[in-house]
This record gives sequence, structure tokens and C-alpha cells, in this order.
Amino acid sequence: MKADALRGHLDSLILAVVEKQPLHGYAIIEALSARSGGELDLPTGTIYPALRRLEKAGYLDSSWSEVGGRKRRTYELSSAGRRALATHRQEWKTFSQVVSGVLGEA
Amino acid sequence: MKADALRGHLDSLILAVVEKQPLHGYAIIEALSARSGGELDLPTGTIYPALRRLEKAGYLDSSWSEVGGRKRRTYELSSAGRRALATHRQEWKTFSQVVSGVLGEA
DNA sequence: CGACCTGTGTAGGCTGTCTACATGAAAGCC
DNA sequence: GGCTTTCATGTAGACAGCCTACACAGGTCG
Repeated sequence: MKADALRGHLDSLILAVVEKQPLHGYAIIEALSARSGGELDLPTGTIYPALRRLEKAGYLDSSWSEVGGRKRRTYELSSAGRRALATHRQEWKTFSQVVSGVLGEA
Repeated sequence: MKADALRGHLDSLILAVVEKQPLHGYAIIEALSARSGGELDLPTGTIYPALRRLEKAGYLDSSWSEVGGRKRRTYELSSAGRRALATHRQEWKTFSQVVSGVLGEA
């Protein structure tokens, strides 16, 4: 899959994946891979900056913990993040309908 | 609709819109707007560079004509462009399934 | 004669994803 | 005891693509 097809959609995907339970960065990468049937295999250099951006935007809250001697930063959806996710879902629906419509079936 | 949601999909849309009949740049903008129910309203500064990029890549061929004293550069799909469009359609299908799958319905 | 529509195009900026690198602890293998 | 892999977080810099803003020009309409 082309890399920058994701542009502008990655945020939605991250928010969606931490919706049900909080996850740390590494687990988010694995969750995205699992949920996409292996199609998404995002490098850490993509996901960590994205998480920081989302936290700064107020959509995620983070907290540190230590599991088996390793430090984890766990992110969970804020209420603003929940609202943003709902908006993103709606925008995705519109967007995908538009693209599908223009591409046609041919 | 968010601007850079298009990232990496604009090429596909342009190729799709000139598939049935050749069009010039300005008409492509209008065709995209019409086909998307007004959702897509792309600035000329987006479309013209994209057309040049696609021609350079060998997916479009262009020819000049003059209609009512105005010069038009009309683009048509090359055979390579036709193949690229088919590939893009397939990639879009995969991509949209992946995103829809991750976003879930919730 | 000014505003708007048609029509093509460039310059520069922004932003988000990528590659590559850096660090470190634990676990498994030889 | 050493080596590699896995888990885990992060930064720096490059690159591409879409954006805004601008520039030019002929036609039409009020």
C-alpha cells in the first residue's frame, strides 16, 4: 500500500484503535497491523510523533507505567478525542463516498 | 472536506475523470466538482502541477487547441495511464477497506 | 470601463509521513 | 559469557504533495 495514501487519515486510525482500551505506542502499531490484516505496518518514526501531536491537540492523554522493567507511555482517548473521532468517522464516510463516486466502477 | 485527505488519491481522480473523454485543466476541475456533488473544489494551483506531473510520468498526453480565442491544453489518458488507473482503483479498494475496517462502525 | 468568467501557469510555504539513527532493558539461543 | 531478537521510546532530517497567493490574458455582460 502506498505510503502517503494515509495522509490525513492516520490520526483517525490511531484514535479509533485506542477507543476501546488505552494502549501504548508499540501496542498501537501492532493493533493497527492486526486490525488491517497486516496491510498497515507503520514505522515508529511515524507513530510516536503522531501520538505527541494528538496529545498536544488534546485528543489523547498519556501516563507512564513500568511493566517488566520497561517503561510504557499509555495513551487514552480524551473526551475531546472522542468527539474528534466521531467527526473523523463522518468525514471519512463522505470522503470515501466521493472518491468511490469519482473513480466509478468501470 | 479536509484538504490533504486527498494526498495520494488526487492522481487517481484526475485519471478517472479523463478516462471517458479528454478534457482540459479547467474542465477537469469542473468535472471533479460535478462528479463529487460539489465536495471537491480544487484550486488551479493544485490541478495544473498535478497534470504536468502525470504527463511527465507518461500517464497523460496533452495537445493544444484554441477555442473562442482562448488556448486550451487538452489531456487524454495514455495506455500507461489506463493501466495505472486500473491499479489505482484496486489500491483504493484495499485502502478504503482497511480504513473502514479500523475505524469500525461504533 | 469594471467586474466576472474562462483558461493556464509559477513561487513559496506548510505539514505529515518516511528513512535512518540513537538508546536501553529483557529474553532466548549458542 | 556473548549475540541477536523483541519490546519500547524517541529525534533529526529529507521528501512529496497540496495549499495559498500571485501573475497574465482574452471574452462577456452590465
